[in-house]
Amino acid sequence: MYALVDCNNFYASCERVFRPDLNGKPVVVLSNNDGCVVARSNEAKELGIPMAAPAFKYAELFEQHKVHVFSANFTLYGDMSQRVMNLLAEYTDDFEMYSIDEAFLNFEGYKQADLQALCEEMQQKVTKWTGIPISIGIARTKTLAKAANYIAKKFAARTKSVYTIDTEEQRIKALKWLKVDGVWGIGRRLSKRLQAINIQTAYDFTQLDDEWLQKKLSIVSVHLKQELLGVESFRLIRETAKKSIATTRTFEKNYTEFDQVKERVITFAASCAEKLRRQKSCCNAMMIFIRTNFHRADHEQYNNSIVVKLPFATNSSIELAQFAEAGLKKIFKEGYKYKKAGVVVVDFTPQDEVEQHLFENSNPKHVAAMQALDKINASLGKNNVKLASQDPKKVWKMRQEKLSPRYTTNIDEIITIQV
DNA sequence: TCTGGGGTCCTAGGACCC
DNA sequence: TCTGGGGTCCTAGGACCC
Repeated sequence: MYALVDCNNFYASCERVFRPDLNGKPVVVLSNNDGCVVARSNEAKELGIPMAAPAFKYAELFEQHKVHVFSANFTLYGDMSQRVMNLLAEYTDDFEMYSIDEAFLNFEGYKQADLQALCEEMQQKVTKWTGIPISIGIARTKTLAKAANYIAKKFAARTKSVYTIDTEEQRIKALKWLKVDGVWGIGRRLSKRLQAINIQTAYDFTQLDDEWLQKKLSIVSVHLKQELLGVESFRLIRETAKKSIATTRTFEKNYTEFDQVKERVITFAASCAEKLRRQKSCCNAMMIFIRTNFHRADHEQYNNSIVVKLPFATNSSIELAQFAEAGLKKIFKEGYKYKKAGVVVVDFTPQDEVEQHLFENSNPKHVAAMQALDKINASLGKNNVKLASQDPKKVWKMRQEKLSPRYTTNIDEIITIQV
């Protein structure tokens, strides 16, 4: 049996842990640049604030209903996530951290009643010890566990946030209740197509013919159907090295000069290089993209990207910055107002398996330089040492007007309590 | 004025090989 | 008049997830 543990309204809940005065009040968390809503407390959801709502369009509503607004504080959320995951890991070794706020746990050989009881205990313990409320869905497959979790959350009062789909009766009841677009793996496009042929519920979906699914949709939908029938098709994915790494940002204002965009792109490349070194990979190619603000009809639009094949695999910030700059030169055009750019590195080789080429290779001196750079930044704080071509005057500033303290990771920002 | 960021997997079609 | 068959690899784009 699988248990899917999901933190409720995770980012909003993280903010509340250190602001208990906000319990019962509407809370939203914004994306980078305070752009749009990425997390909402139940009270905020009830006010009709949709996911991904642009913050500026809802400013009035926030004011009117005294919604507490936070800028994204990923340092805090990452640390809180670690605390939750550490507790979950005490229950089983067979464990997949699916996202920052979700994990699949594999429990073998439990009786159903025992597992339900164990998960109820886990639910209470995590909520009490970390302050983050969680919901748990239990079932034979990951997809059914997702559905069970949805039910646990939707009917929290009745389920006490833990729900098991075990018997055939429960499975069919759940699937007949679950709308097809609520199935894990069926998104907007697919559900539209399915609804057009009168497939409304997850149960309807399981009645479709395998051959038809494979031919008209894809092999994934065949697996999905199996999963909903209770036949395991998706296994736990143990922690693996990433296959692509990206750093992309929307700018706080429009950039028109090559040098401004260049500084950003070099910084993104250096950030990708750092992430590569953390997982001990080198990349063989990188993609650079730039674009204007597509929301603005009155702007001349331009977006372009380029894939740069590297002459050798590397994770040196210096080399990746050079390749990124060369790539940018090929796609940058004067006369546009740039609003967003990004660097994505792909095609990895483990760093200790990089082949030596005859003529051109990564500069071996960079290995020690990068080790030193990472070590200094780890002990003295991010970006203490950076490339000279990276924002030496600190021009770049992300908008974060409502940033909460880093309560758990910075001693100067630790919570103080008045007795 | 203002609209996020980071991933995975699958498929179709083209290029290329013998 | 008539123009094969089978395979691999790569890439772009789409769809999905949080």
